[in-house]
Amino acid sequence: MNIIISNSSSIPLYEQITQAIKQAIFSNELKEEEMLPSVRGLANELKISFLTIKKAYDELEEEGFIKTVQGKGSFVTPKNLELLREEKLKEIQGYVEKIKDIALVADISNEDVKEIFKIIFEEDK
Amino acid sequence: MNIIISNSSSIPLYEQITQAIKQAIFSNELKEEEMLPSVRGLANELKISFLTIKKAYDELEEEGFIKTVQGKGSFVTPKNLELLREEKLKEIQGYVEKIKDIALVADISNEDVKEIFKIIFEEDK
DNA sequence: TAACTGTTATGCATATAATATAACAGTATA
DNA sequence: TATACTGTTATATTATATGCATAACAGTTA
Repeated sequence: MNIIISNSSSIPLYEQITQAIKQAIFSNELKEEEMLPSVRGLANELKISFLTIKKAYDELEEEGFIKTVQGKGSFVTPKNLELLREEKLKEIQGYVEKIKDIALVADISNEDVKEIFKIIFEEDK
Repeated sequence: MNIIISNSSSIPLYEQITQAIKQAIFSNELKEEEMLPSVRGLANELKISFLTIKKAYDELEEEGFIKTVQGKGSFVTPKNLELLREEKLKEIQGYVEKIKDIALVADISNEDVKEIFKIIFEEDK
């Protein structure tokens, strides 16, 4: 596990950790059923509180990426391609929402936004 | 001025207010040189603290949207709306390119992206 | 049993957000 | 000039989110 976190980032530490671990799962650096670093182990490695690691792991479990068993550890959920896809769809959704906000505030019409989509998605066809 | 704010939103009240006022400026509901509601007036109307309104106005002034004069009030800065619009269009373009990259990696079809776009842009019609 | 796992509870520190209250300062006008 | 509007500033309080430290507890495995 190679996780880099930044204390000065506006993104909370536990969010940075969940993101890094998701990425490791996507890239198969963390394989199916593989055990994640222990909460205390990773906390020591990153020199932060284990409670912050726990919070990150709780979030990952909530979202179905890992499964935690008391006394044993946390393990990557058998890979669910649909789950990964959903994650990416949510990411895209976030960006579309940002676009919507910008368009709303700047009084840019849906037609104009649609036009930008069309140009970018078809430019290398 | 017709501003709707939500106390349960994760977006801070003062941000909701700056956004609403920017929108009013872009849509020309608030015209150049026009006076904004007084901090106390708007605070009473929205039933929140005038300090929250002040914070929003300070932010708007920082970004150049309005100009505040003690004793007189806050006024919409004369500006080049077309220039601002162009900036916002570029911002949107950047996000669309990010979306394209994600969709490519996650094997998400253009149709699916179009569907997300449709849902988000039409959800409150 | 020992040495790992994770869990829970408490308290502390800090930052942001939002509020209430009060006093102060500039502007316009009756 | 008095007053009623504008905005400004200072202080204190409350709530929430984030992150940490410590300690005790509980399950698993060798």
